[in-house]
Order: sequence, then C-alpha cells, then structure tokens
Amino acid sequence: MHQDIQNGFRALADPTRRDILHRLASGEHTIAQLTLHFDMTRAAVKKHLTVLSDGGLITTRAVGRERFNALDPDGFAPMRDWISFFDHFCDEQLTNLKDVIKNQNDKDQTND
Amino acid sequence: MHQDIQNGFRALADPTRRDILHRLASGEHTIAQLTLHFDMTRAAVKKHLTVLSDGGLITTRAVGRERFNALDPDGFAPMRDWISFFDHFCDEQLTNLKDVIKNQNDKDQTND
DNA sequence: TTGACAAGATACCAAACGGTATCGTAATTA
DNA sequence: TAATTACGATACCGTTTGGTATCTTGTCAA
Repeated sequence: MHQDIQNGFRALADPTRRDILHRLASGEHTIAQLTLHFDMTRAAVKKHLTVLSDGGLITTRAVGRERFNALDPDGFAPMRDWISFFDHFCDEQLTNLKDVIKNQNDKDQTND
Repeated sequence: MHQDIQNGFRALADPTRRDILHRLASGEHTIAQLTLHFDMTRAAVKKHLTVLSDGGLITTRAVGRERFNALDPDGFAPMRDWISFFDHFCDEQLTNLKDVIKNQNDKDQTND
C-alpha cells in the first residue's frame, strides 16, 4: 500500500497537492468541493488525488455517488522519519568542525 | 537561499538524490566520488547535485580543481516542519483541532 | 609547456508530468 | 422515465525531467 517512500515524496513535490492536503486538514472533501478552490478542471484535481492516494497520504470513502477524500495522517510518518534521520547531523557536523579546529590548533602549536 | 519549500520537496522526490544525501551523511564527496556509486554519468550526478543545491540541502566547497559537496542539515527543517504539521491529526479527535488549523493557515498565508 | 584530470555547460533525446477535452457510468431528482 | 449530478477513464498536448554525448575551462603534475 503506502510502504513506498518514493510515492510519498513524489506526492509532496507539487504545490497543488500540498494545498489539497492542507484543505483536507479541515475535514473531508469531495472532488467537486476541492475543485472550487483551484483554477483547474475536476479531472486534474482527480489526478492529484490519485497521486496522493498512491503516496498513502489520503483515503477515500464512497457514499452514494460522492467520494469523500480524507487525510491519512499515518502516511506522513515515513517521510517525516526519513527527514529526521538528518536532524542529528546538525550537531554531528558541529562536533566534526570542532575536531577540525582542534586538530588545526594542534598543528599550529607544533609548527610554532 | 532555501526559502522555497517547493525546491526542497522537489529535491527529495527522486531516489538517486535521496541516496546522494545519505552518502553525504558520511562526509564530503566530490562529483567523481559520488559517480562511482551510481550507474550514470558524471553529468547526470552533477544535475542531481544542482537540484539538491537549489533545494538548500547541500553546499559546495571548491579546493583547487575539486568541488566538495556536503550536507546542509539546516535545509531539511522547512520540509520536516511542513510534514510535522500533520502530526496533530494522528489522533482522530477533533477537539481544538480547528484552532490548530486556523493558526496554521494564518502562518501559511505568510509563507509560500 | 604539454598532457592528464576534475568539473562546468550545452545540445539533444525519451519518458514522465500537469493539464484539458471528452467520453462513459452510476446515483439523485424532477 | 428523463434529465441532472458526481465521478471515473482515457486520449491527447505542451512542458519538465532524467539521462547521455560532447565540448570547453580550469588545475595539477611531469
């Protein structure tokens, strides 16, 4: 289903799709409701919803002839976790820098 | 400038570029060094590095005829923060949710 | 100075992407 | 029943993207 992190990142790489996600944050929307807020056809919005669904970021619930699209909050976790891997490099890079400076100082002292 | 979240998400939306980022996590690499690990030409790797640079995720340091590419850990924050907004929705309770959304929407209008 | 090496720049190609137009289908409603 | 509504599916189009080939520039070493 949404194990594929590639589909998730691809889904987030378009401003219209990120806008759709923000709108879905306020509750379920049908395609027609979403289309009102965008300067594009319903078919185009539907395509974006398909990409979001492939990315595991939304789910669809059918009621009669309407399809209610809703956030799938759990679908964000793989991308968030992937990015968070790089968080500790902020500190690590600092310590690396400190080591570089320390070694440089040592060299300077021996050169003197 | 990595003020543009769009360039950041676009940079992350390709498996080769995410692989490059992971390799840079172990330290600086030149284009030639990175190219060894991929089944593509140096020019293709260079294009990916340009996209990563546009996304604010890497920096380049020139030494002689070599260019050392390194992670820019701070560049990940905008995407991580954007995604983290949706963490609030993991518990499907709608208590006080509208306030959260309202505040976030106000912030969004100043962004992007 | 000459040759080799690392990288930048550009033209070009196939594939993917964002979007429209248009068709068909199921469900509501007059 | 007939018309309308909400949606799905598909063919098509222009642009972007990922990749190669090729040429040029700058740097190091003999």
